Amino acid sequence: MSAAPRLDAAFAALADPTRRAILVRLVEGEATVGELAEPFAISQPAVSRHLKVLEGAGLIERRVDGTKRPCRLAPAALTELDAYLAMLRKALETNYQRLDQLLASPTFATKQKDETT
Amino acid sequence: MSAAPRLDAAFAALADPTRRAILVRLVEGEATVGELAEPFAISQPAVSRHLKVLEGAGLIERRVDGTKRPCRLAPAALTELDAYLAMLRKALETNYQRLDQLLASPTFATKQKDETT
DNA sequence: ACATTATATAACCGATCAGCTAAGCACTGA
DNA sequence: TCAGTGCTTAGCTGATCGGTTATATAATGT
Repeated sequence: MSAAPRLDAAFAALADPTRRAILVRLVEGEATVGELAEPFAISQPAVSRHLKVLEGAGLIERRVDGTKRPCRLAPAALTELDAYLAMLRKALETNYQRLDQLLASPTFATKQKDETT
Repeated sequence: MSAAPRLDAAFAALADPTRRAILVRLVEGEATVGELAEPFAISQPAVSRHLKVLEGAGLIERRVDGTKRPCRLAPAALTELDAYLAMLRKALETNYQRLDQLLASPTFATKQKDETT
């Protein structure tokens, strides 16, 4: 139906608190896998896989620097996420206005038995 | 760590394409469970549970109307989602500026080869 | 009261997920 | 060339997820 693998991956990636914490850390700037793993109670391989998920979702990018793989935030996924949420927000505003009109309408003020689409 | 159950639930809810399709349908306005289930190949109980997830995440609200439970978009979760993504976007811009400054800095310029070939 | 309609809940199943440990690269430096 | 460091990959496990069917609840219409 709605085949949007990027949105799927991005939202799924963001659903995990550890991954969100990693992103928050990256707000400060680039960091290596080891640096990212350090504050967490989980193993380094676990962090490595979280990073793979984030990269697959287009939320981070990685370079190669000797044996290190520094990570930084990536813009790729963010645009689509914003677009989707913007659509929902706009719909909410529109529907809210619609509700206001309905509540203000004389038809509603008199009686609200039947509901017409 | 970062205990943000609402964000967890909201992002997780949005990770499923069926649930996003349901939200897109709700952009048009209120709809009953049956109406929401109709376009999908999955069973009604499955849709019912998707709605429960969306409600739990604060992405939709439900009323009671006889035997029907009409659903509509809810604003609750959206604010937090926006806030989180806005933070990431801002960080991306900041880091990008930082990169620009680095590339423009004389320290960096001396290290680079001249590209006017 | 009873059948119908609208939805929710329960019990189950296969797939995916997040964690672990152990082992495997790959680059660095002596 | 060999030890060490940084990270990834491979297998295992228990938990959660999304789907199913069958059943329960609840309001409506006759």
